[in-house]
Amino acid sequence: MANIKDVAREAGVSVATVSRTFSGAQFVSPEVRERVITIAGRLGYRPNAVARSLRTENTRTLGLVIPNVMNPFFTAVARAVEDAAMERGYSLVLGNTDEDPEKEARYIDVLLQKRVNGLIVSPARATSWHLSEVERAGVPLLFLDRYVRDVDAPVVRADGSAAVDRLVEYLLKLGHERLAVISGPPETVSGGERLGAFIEGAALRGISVPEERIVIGDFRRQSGRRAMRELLELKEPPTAVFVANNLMALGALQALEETKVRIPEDISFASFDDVSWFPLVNPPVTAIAQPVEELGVAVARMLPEMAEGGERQESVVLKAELVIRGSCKRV
Amino acid sequence: MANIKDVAREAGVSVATVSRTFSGAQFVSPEVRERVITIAGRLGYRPNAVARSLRTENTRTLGLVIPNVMNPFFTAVARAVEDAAMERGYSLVLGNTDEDPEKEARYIDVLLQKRVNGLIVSPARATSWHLSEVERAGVPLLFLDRYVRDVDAPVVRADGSAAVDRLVEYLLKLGHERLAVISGPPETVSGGERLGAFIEGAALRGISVPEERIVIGDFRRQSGRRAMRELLELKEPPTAVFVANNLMALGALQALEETKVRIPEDISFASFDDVSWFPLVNPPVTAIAQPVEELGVAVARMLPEMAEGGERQESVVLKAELVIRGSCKRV
DNA sequence: TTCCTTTGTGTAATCGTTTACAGTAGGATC
DNA sequence: GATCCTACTGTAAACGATTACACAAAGGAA
Repeated sequence: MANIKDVAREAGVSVATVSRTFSGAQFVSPEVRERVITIAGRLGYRPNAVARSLRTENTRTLGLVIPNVMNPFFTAVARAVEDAAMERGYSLVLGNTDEDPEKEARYIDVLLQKRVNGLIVSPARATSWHLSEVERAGVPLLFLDRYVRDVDAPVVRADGSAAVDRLVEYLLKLGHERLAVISGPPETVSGGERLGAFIEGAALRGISVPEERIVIGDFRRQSGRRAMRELLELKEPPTAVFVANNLMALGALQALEETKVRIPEDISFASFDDVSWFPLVNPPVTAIAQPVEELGVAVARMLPEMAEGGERQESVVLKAELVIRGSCKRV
Repeated sequence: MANIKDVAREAGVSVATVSRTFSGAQFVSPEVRERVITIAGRLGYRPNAVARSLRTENTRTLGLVIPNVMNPFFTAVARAVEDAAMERGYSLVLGNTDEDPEKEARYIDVLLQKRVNGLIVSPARATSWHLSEVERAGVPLLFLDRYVRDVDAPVVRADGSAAVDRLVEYLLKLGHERLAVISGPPETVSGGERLGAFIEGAALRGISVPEERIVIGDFRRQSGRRAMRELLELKEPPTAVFVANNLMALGALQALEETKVRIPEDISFASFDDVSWFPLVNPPVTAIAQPVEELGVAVARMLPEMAEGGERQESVVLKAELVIRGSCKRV
């Protein structure tokens, strides 16, 4: 591809003039500008962003490291972040960790090597060495949904505890006593928080959730399905089950469908994360909705600010909300 | 952040030696190598990929330009492509065009400036100037799902015509005569193909689809909802409706839910694109399934090959398949 | 006329790597 | 003892832009 020298030679000017023509801001006479632009067009010249980045120490690139885009929650934030990035002239490079700290570390390393201007991470574990590396490298960091305790960076997330507590209250009011939970990995912030809030909420009201009715999944579909089957095979199966995210909820619903267990007649069902199709299934699924849009907007607002080295951003913690539909019934 | 010179100075060697230590391949004595690595670790040195890319003319980056990640079809391919990219040491930068040729052009321009090693595009229109630019720039290009006629690049897609034809056959066999279609933009390859196959399939069997029962949407949710409402308000509403993608299907289902029109009693319903939750709604939705996985695998296989400048890849055209569930009924 | 300012342009250093080329030291070979 | 490898290491020139600095021309002010 043609480079700045080719254009300069062809147009009979210096490379400086060509550079100025394209980076704007500086004085270039209209005639020269015109000529440079036509020549550039003819040669198919396109400024080399790599060289530009090297010189200006600015890649205009952001990194987004999440467990999995296939999770509708992360799909939505990925979309929101990408929009915001594009709008301010940044590109977004994406990484799926599958909750694997190793993979997460690899992505972060690559992104640091690529000298991204900022990093948005939803870490797999509550402690993590490679995220301190980001701090050390001085790259702006933003935690999304989850965070790492010993790293000092702003967090954008929704607090689910209150909503989970309200859900427990609701289930108990409906007369349920045999509660079950399909949890995500307790070592993740969101996994631990949801499980903790559920168990404590129940305990607080005099109901204990025995170990065999706490199944730990990995936030992915298949684990939800397995977990639900496991619960159904108990000698004393639960009368109500809470699933800790949308992907596992999908799996659990499939298991229920396959085993012909009816909701809510045979079992009451509720999920963390609301998704677009929950109102459409039969019965419509009661769920805890995270303010996905608002989270995306918050990230969008903070990120460029950080990338441009503005002042330290404050964390944003929004509230998740219980949306009652038809999947829970009085026992 | 520390650079190669800092490490070289601190370790008492030349930059060449440091470079060789990190890029492997070359001879570096074990003691020196060891020393360089510890020093680098101490200084938090991380090779600058920008500089490396400039020198080697290789960014190890791929661009993926799609209409919208929120469309489950594209979410799945994005995931598959990202996996394949990561596995071979490439990063993926993502762009959502919202079916807007302007936005598409902007993304492509940025990605070319960034000197990506390859580009996967699902173009908004069947003709497009900026995609010829990619060709001219000599950047490996792969079309996904849709393509541009006058640009010579391999395509990975599923042909839906046969499946749509089978759907029409099925609907007519059930006795439907008042067919309707909620189509995507006919100027996209997939939009045109699905609409065309539907109308021709009906015509071939002696049924015509009048203009008022052909509503053109934009492949997005809201347009599906609007379109369905429009169809329901006809003096002669359809007895069966075919929606041309999953997002519009979601919208249409919402409209049906809101207006309390029952499926399949009041109207038969079928959609292009199968999604994970279609089996779970009431009744389970009859749909045409694209082999998403296989498409992803095909892209994954071809892409690195292209990026590394291997031989020209052949197009891959798979078949979509009609999955009959419970949303269509005999009139 | 002289001097200053404004506008436009060029020269060359720089960003952080890779890599061709050259050189050195030590051991093996003749 | 001369010669030739082999294994390592260093020097310096790229890669393609940006930008500080210098300078020239033109116009206005004194």
